[in-house]
This record gives sequence, structure tokens and C-alpha cells, in this order.
Amino acid sequence: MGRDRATLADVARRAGLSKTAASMVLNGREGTRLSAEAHQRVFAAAEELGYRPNVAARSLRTRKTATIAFVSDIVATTRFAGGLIRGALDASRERDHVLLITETQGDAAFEQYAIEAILDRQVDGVIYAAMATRRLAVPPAILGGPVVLLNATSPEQLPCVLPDDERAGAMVAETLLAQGHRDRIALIGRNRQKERDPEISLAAEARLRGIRDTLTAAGVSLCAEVFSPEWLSEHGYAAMRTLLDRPTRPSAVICMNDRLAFGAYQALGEAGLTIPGDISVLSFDDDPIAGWLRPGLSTAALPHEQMGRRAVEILLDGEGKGPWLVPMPLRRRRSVAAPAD
Amino acid sequence: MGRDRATLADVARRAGLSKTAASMVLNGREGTRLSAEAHQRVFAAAEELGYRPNVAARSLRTRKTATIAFVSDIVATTRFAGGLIRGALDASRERDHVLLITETQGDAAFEQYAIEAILDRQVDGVIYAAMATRRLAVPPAILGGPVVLLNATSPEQLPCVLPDDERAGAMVAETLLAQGHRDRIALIGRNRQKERDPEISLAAEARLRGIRDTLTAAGVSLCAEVFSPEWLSEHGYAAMRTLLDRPTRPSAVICMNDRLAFGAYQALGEAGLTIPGDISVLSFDDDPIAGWLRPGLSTAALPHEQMGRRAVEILLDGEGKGPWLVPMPLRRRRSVAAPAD
DNA sequence: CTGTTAGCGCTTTCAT
DNA sequence: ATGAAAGCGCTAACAG
Repeated sequence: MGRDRATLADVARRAGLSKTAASMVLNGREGTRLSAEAHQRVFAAAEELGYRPNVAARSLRTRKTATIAFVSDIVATTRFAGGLIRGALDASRERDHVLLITETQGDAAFEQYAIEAILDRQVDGVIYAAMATRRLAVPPAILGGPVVLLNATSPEQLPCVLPDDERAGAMVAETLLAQGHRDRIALIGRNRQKERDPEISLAAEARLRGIRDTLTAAGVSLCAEVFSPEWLSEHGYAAMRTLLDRPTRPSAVICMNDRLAFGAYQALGEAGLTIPGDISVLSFDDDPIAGWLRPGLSTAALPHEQMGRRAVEILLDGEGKGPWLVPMPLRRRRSVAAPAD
Repeated sequence: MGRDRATLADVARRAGLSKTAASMVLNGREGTRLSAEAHQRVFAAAEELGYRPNVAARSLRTRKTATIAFVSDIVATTRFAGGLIRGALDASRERDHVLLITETQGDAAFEQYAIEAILDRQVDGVIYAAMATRRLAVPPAILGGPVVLLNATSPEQLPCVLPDDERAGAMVAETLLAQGHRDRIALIGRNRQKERDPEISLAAEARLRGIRDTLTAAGVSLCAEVFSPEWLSEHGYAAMRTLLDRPTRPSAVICMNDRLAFGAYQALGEAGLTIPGDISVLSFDDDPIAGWLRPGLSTAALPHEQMGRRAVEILLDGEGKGPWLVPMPLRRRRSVAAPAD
């Protein structure tokens, strides 16, 4: 891998100057002005030799590696989180940095390994990401340098990037209100654990609050709230069946995530009900399946890519503490209409 | 990030030995035997100081970085490919290596950037991955060092890791045969482009061959083959409708991927047909939704994690050229039964 | 304004 | 059996 590369000494020799001079020119140092002609010669030599600096050598001297560590509990390999990495990758490239990716899988030994690997390589900063939006404990060892939390907060009040779930909740409710839904709006996916324990979820409580406050402000309240042990499709299915067994059928259902909505669709389909003719469905996340469903599911999108970008921007451009809330845009598809009534 | 770290000199001083001795002990050099007591002292000193070697300094000397570049066209941020990275990450960790991840997004400028970033950092090897199993052109610049192709082949005959799609096709067909399906097996997802152009897909042709050969060997042939412009859910939906419009309904349908199968499920649901009672469905990929569907979709799983592992094993342990075919296990869920007849 | 020199932290001859 | 010294390629003091 890349042997026989031209070194700075080669460039300097060819340009007929010292290494120092070459180094300064190549790094665009302002302070010391070499002759314009010297600049030309150095650039030409570098060009001809295909010179590229050796990062290891440079870091040894400068203690900068142009490398960012992306550490996640498990997010890196999750369907949801591709966007997080994608965004971080793009923003890193724009700033001439590169990403070292690591996964702890929630395992202490793995985390230890990740941290050592990172420290040994003298990365310039760490992005610590969580799969589910939540509060977490950052290992003290990485606190020695710049850290940004992605999709997470921590007791230490580190700078962090989060999706704006509360605003998303509000938008979802507003959308339903705007279509004329009032007293027959149901909610699927209430979950005490998620709502109470910030180490499990920050999203549940925020989404719920956004929905509730908006509805309340309009003088409306939810006609039903179904709890689910998890936010999986089978729970959405069961919850929707529960709802359909009641005497009065809801005109609209808000699901706490797309997976629940997926299950709800199944139950609706089996019951011979149509969306949005009989019931409107609205949800959160914008999982890829939201677009595969018939009709397409309207949902507040987790802005993964934006979040990933933000994280490296904050890390590298250092913009204070935040927290930075990234808006969750509502993807309008065809699952919402005015109530049949 | 990690300033004030103890250096080898600190360890040596504390152990009352030279840097040389300390280095040798810490690296477990065999040739030269220092006294057992010297070993003890060095280890103790390193332990007490929390010594960790500086990777940059070491690489400068050894030209090894314990870092692998994972370059992909776009796979890194795709729902499908999480497993590829996960497997590579696990295998890397086991070998004390770390992954530098990069995405070209099929863009020449990005690829150029990725290559330079990699070369500048003197990575020990490159894993070049593709999202869709296909043949691709490896940029010559990275041919200077070890390279393994992941989910791809190349004209240069580089070592590569691929899913065993042909065998998977055979298993799918065998499964149907074993259930008693014979002359009413249909196929959804034929696609001339994918089947003909290895730069687009290697999977289409292999899966088809596996299916055909197995069926032929049993004296059976497909009762219908529906073409699709792409392998998306809407195409699966349309294809299934086409099938249902025919005079004789198939007893089983093989879909070239889960997305098509997802669409087929929708069409079947709308037509009031049940799976597997009326029609069995079998597919490829094992996308997460396969488990969310009702009934669960039986499908030949792309062994992403295994493939990712294999790639780094081959890269680091150097085991010849391959190609290495990784088996695609059949996930048996509830979408297959004996024909109603 | 330019070049020489001294390391960054580590491994590796080569003497002792 | 152990240590001194020489770099790996680069940048930053410091002279000239």
C-alpha cells in the first residue's frame, strides 16, 4: 500500500530548496513569505512527483490526524443509522477528514477496545452516537478531547445533536387537525418505560408532549391511547385490533413509529378498512418501508443525514454546546385524508 | 485527545532499562532473551504508567497502521449493508485492527478523495465493497497493496467474497419441490439487464440458474416468468396481479428479492388470497421486513455479516484468491406450504 | 527571507 | 544479554 511515495525531501530537492521551505509553501503558511517563484517551483515539483504528505509523520509532529472517531452503541450497522454515517462522512470529506468507525454493541469490553484504539491513534475528536435517541454515559477516557453526542445526551452536558421530536409531534397533530379530525384521534405506542426513562428513550416523551400540547391547544383530546410493550410491528397490529374492537372507530391513528404503523396497516387490511378513506394513519421515523406501503405512509422523518452532518460540523467548527435540535420534516404521502364523517 | 500519555521512554526509565529493551519486551520479541526479571519490570512499569504505544510513531517506523480501509460504492449507508460492516468490524477487532470507512457514492471525485485519504494514511489493506453483487472496476491506485473485493468481482481476478446465489436458488426450488409443488411454480423478477450485465448484477443470473437447474433436474419447469424493470415493491405488486389475472393460478411464487415479495403480498392481500394456503411465497435477501410480514416470509438470507468477516480474514490472513462463496441460509418462516390441490 | 537543526515516539541495526 | 544510535517523514525553533 503506497510504497515508493515521494517524500517532502524529494520535493525540496527537486525544487532546489530546503524541506522547510517546501513544507511552508505546501502548507500555505502566511507568516513567512517565500518568493513567488519559489512557490511555483515547489508546487511544480510536488505535482510532478505526485507528492502526498505522510499523515503518520505529520501527526507525530503536530498531534493532529485529520481523523474523527465515530463510536456508536450499535447504530453503525442498523438500517436506521446509515444516514447518520452518510451525513458524517460527507461533512468530514468536506473538511478533509476521515472517519474511524467503531461499535461497542453495548459491551464493556468492546467499548474498552474502541476507546484504546481511538486514543492510540490520536484522533482529533469523537462522535459518540446512539441508536435510539436517549441519554447515555460517556466513558471518561474520551473526555480528554472534543466530543459530540449524536442522537444522545449525557449528564455531562456535552454538545449534542438531537432530532426535534417534540416539534414533530406537534406537526403530526397539526396535520390531523388541519384535515378536520377532532375527537376521534387515537394514539398507538404509549409506553411508560420509554416515556419515563431517558436512558431508554428521549423520543417517546417528546413526541407525546408535542402531540398532546397541540391537541390541547385546539381544545381536543385523544380518544384512545394504546400501550405497547415495544414499538414493533406485531404490537402495532395488536393495538389496532384493540382499537377496532371498540364501539366507536377512530377517524385517525397516530403511531409512535413506522414499525407500529406497519402493523396497524396489516390489521386494517385484514379488517377490510381502507386508508385513508376509513382511517388516516400518521407516524414517525420515515423508515424505508413507509414508501413501500400502499398507500404510502405519511410520517415525520428522522433527519439522520442532517444529524450526522451537524455532529461533525460542531465537532470541527466548535460552535458551543447546543443542544442542537434538527427538524424532522413531515413526509406527506397518501395515508391522511379528512374524516369520512 | 490523549495528551500526556506515557511514552516508551517513560516506561524504560521507570523499569531502569533502555528503550530498546522495553520495546522488545512489550512486543514480545523472541530472538533476544532479556532476563525474566527485566520482563517483569517492564510490564509493571507499563501497567503503572498506563502505557499505550503511539500508533503514528510506530507506523512511521514499521509502515504498518493496523488500519483497514473499507471503501464502498454506497453500501456503507444502506440498510442492507449494515451487516457487511458489522462483520468486518468484528473480525477486525479480533485481529486488533480498526476500520477506516469511506464511500464513493459512485462519484469519481469522491472516489479520488477516498483513495488519497487511504494512501496518505498508509492503511494495511483495502476492502472494496459493492452494494449490489456485481463486477466492478477497481481504481488502479489501490492495487499497490492487499485488496479484497466484497460482494463484487473484478476483471483483475482479485480475491473476492460473494454470496452463493446459485446454491440459494437451488435451495429455494428444492424447498418448493419438497412441499409437493410441481407445475404451477411462477417466478417474479426476471430482468434481462440484471441477468446479462455483470456490472449491474451477478445475483440475478445465478439465482435464476440455481432455480432452473434444480427444477429441470426434477422434470419440472416454471409455469410463468414475470419480468420487472426493477426489483421494487410496486413491481412485485404489478407482477403478482398479472399472475392472478391468468386462467390458472400458481400454487407458489418465487420472488427474486424480498422487496418484490413485499409487493406480491400486497396484491395477494387485496385479492383476498391467503399465504401460504392459496399460494406459497419464497424469496431472497432476508430483508428485515421479511420478519414483519404476516405470515413471515421464507427467504434465502444474504449472509452479510459472514461476508464482512470473511473479507477481513482473507485480507489479513491472506488465504489465496477465492472466489469465496458464502452460503445463503434459508430462513424458514410461514409463507410456504403444500399446494392446496 | 531562507536553511540548519532538533525532535515527535517508535523500532532496529549494530556495538558492547 | 543489553544499550546507543540511527532514522521513519514531517514541522517548528532557531540561526544565518
